[in-house]
Amino acid sequence: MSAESNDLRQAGLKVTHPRVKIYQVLLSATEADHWSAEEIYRLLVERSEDIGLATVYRVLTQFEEAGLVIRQRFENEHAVYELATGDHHDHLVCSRTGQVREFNDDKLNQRLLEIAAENGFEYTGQTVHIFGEVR
Amino acid sequence: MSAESNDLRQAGLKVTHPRVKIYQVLLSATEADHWSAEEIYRLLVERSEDIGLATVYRVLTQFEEAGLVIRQRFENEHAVYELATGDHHDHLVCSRTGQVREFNDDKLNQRLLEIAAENGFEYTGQTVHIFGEVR
DNA sequence: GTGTTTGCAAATAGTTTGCAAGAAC
DNA sequence: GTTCTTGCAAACTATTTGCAAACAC
Repeated sequence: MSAESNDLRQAGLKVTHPRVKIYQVLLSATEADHWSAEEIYRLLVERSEDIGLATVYRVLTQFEEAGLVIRQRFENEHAVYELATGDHHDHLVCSRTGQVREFNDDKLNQRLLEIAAENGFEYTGQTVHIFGEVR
Repeated sequence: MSAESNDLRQAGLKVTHPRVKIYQVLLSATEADHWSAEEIYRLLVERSEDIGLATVYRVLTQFEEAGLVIRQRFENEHAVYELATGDHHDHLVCSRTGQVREFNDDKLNQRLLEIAAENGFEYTGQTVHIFGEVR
């Protein structure tokens, strides 16, 4: 049994053709790739996969609920999806090119925890987007 | 001439009834209020103002372009608008109630600048959302 | 008076849903 | 064989746009 099938099954999802293919697309993404449902759909079409757009949305939602992927929303844009690697990270986004870079900074995370505490919030999560232009 | 009219004119916008009314609604918002176009529209209807939803969207977009307001996007939701006060701030959002609290932390801002620099990005802006539950 | 703005209805973009046919186990 | 999943088309939500009438200056 393939590793992908195993991952799906472990997430409590029946192993179907669309799910495996969509999971493979996500596995093939690099740090700079943050694909929308539409883009994933187009990648599948390019690979001659006969999977409907609605299914892509449904599967991505199931993946998110199962904790396999994380849905991000940069600025105005539509949602983009990336595999949940287990370790948290935030994003640097180039305002000019849209290029994305991931980072994870302990000092930053620590300060965010403190800010939450100072304001009487029990921390549950964070979204940090730094905008800039690649030099 | 009212202060509101002045603000609009200074922003390069002709003073019209819908613009003044929408601006007044925004002025009446507290730190915890982050209203969507739809909500602003409903507030206007409650005040017996006969202003169309499309106009609310158009005016808010003009306000944003003029630097009068800032458009935010929390999580999945629609866009919300707040007056640009000049000083930057970030947001704490209660995952349970949706309640919003603003903050501005120098240490945090400093660290974000450093992270941008470390990654070869010329800093242009930031969006920080801390999620938590109000204790 | 002239150019800008508005209201309405229709269009659009992204996403979700109902349902009958098809796949997984 | 039964239950879950998929594809398609239609529905939906948030937002934008075309256009003729109304307004600001």
